[in-house]
Amino acid sequence: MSDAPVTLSQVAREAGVSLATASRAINGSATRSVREDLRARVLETARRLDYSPDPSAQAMARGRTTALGLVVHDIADPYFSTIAAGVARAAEREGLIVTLASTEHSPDRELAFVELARRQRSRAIILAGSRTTPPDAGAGSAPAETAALAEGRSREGRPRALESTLTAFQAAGGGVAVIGQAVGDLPVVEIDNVGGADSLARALHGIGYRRFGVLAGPPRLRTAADRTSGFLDTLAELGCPAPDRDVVHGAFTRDGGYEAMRELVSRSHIGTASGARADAPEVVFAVNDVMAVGAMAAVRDAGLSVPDDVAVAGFDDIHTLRDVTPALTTVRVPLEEVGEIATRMALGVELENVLVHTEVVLRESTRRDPPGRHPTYGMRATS
Amino acid sequence: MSDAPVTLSQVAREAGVSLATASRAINGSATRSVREDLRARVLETARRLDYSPDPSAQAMARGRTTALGLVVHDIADPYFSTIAAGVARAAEREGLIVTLASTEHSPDRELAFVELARRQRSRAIILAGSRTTPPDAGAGSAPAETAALAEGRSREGRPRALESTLTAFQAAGGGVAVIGQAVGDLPVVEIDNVGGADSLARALHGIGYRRFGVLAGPPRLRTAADRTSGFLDTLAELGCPAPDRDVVHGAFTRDGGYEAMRELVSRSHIGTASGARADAPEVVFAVNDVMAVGAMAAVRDAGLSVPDDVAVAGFDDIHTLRDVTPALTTVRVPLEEVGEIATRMALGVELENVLVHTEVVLRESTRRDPPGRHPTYGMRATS
DNA sequence: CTGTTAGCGCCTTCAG
DNA sequence: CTGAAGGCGCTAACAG
Repeated sequence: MSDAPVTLSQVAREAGVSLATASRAINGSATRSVREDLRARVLETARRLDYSPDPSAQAMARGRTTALGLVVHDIADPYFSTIAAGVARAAEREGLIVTLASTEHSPDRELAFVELARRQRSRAIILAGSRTTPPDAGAGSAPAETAALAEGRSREGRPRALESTLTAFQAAGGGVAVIGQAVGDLPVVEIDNVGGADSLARALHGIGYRRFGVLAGPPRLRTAADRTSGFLDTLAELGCPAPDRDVVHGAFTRDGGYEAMRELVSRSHIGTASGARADAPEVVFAVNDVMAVGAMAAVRDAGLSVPDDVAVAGFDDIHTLRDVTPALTTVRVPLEEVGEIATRMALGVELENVLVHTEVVLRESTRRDPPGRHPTYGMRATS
Repeated sequence: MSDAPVTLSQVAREAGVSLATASRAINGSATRSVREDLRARVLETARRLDYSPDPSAQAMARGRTTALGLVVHDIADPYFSTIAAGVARAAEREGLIVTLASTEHSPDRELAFVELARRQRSRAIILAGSRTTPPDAGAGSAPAETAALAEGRSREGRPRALESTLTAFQAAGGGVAVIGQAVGDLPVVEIDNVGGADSLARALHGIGYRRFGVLAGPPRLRTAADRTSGFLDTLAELGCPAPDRDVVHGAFTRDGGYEAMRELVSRSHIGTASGARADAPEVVFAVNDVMAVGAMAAVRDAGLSVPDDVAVAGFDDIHTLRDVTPALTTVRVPLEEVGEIATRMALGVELENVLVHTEVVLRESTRRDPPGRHPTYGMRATS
């Protein structure tokens, strides 16, 4: 029953042609042309023998694989899995195999995977997931350098190491695309985090909110920082700056949102019947949907209600989180499409950098008017 | 700036040893032993040159890759992405690269990916996602056969084709693990869907529910069918059989849950103030969390409330869906762990088939008592 | 247009 | 214990 895979030379022999001819027949060679009848014969016996080429062998001979590397922070996070779905679809269309790396938020691992992809001569590599700013953006820190050496890693700062590895990969003919925000001059599918947050602030202000809080995520995570600053800047511009007290940082996860909200609730005495402060936030912006869901849980656990005691808004519009109750106001990012675009870009199909626009979606979690029957609430407001 | 990857022979030359010695030094050969000083020298220059082996070349020489194939129905579905996270973690620990295939529910594509993995001599392959029963489990259908041929695919029925391809892969030395339910005699990480559904039925019955409905998913999907029948059988045993009318099928997705619930609501006049039927279901079991969330949205859109008008329960305990409001009663499946186990099993670390137990988690979506303050509600009931 | 011949980078018998 | 040589499956110059 066991059968060693059929090789090209077997096909060639069986078809009565040379190896080269068989190869040319099966995949049109650059300098193509094989007599029609021969080609047909080869193809036929290939099918009959159930032949299919060995990717490793092809990779060796051609000097490049058929693999597309996708590196994400955490594949279990719906943000990334949605992007991955887009990448998988586009990759299949291009006949590429996607190799997945879930770094679990470790920059070291991220770098290692990129190096692996490079070494493996992947056709292209897509980096999803926000960059982080270095802990000390200060002077050429000698201590950090020795630490890096001790770890046996690059002599440069991590971010630069990543960038230069990627650049080297690109120089060697590999395709690259980064998702989120730019890394050096590499091709990027940029997500308009600042613009989306700005629109959200305006939309919320537009429906009457005046006192805002923010669950800002990790301070050094670019995506989180951009969304936060976009929101805060607009708020200031609108004349409703959020006090520092009401901007709390936390992990970019459900639990992070939960904890941050808990902190905010106690800190600002939101809705506490006995001691609600007159200046407590009316609405809280969590910088991603997953955090927002955690935040809503915290509100509920505090015996309060969304949106009556505090409204909550998120960012991303994760499909599967779309209809939590109350339905979450958020900023829609077409994640699956982002994955597809990034793939095409990394493959050189798409040439120019793309800025993906986002769209505010107002739902019940930020409803202002007193609870009641508003079955038609939930229309979109374009940003 | 561009630098062609360093090869082993460069390292060897630089270190002043032969290629063979370098190879043996870097990866302890079977018949090992390299003089200590030489080995050190090789290792040192390898590090200095930033050498790392070319996976394709190794694959060719050794006859097997370092790749682990993971095929799922839809990577954007949290069920699969959670499993994928477990697989990714375990794979990294084993030094394997995971290649991801998202079949978008197409059995053809699934088969194609398995064949690719086999051809590529992947080290192992993990098949996640429920099998479907063939449309016609009847006699050796000639028409189906010609259709298959016309499609250029296997001569056997799809399911059998999959199984035999997998078996062949295994016979050729590849590791295999299937997640969900058994496929032939292949290693399997079986999920106790029937037992979980049974426990859920008992738990709901235990807190007083007597009239049940089921959003059953696609009839031919094994996982859905098992959960449905496990639930229904126990209900019958408990003396509260669910009428056929209250078992509605639909897609295994959020939208499927939404539509199915909408159908059920109108069909059974659940909670319709004017015409609620006395025998309308009090609680509805959606065979997975994603459907359950859709179902809750449908209930809400019908102007009804969960759990007051109808209670809703799901299955899986997707982390990110855990705290929708009201919090979802469900059956917990340790998905990430499942992914890890499957990986170890496919790699031959784990030897015996595993039956993964599930656990009922009662939360607010099936709370019976009148709404009020029950902040401590939500404890687990072990199954 | 087709066949022959080198390798691609690495592992692995075989001698030495 | 180490070095030389062959080959994995396929492609890409070269001849013919």
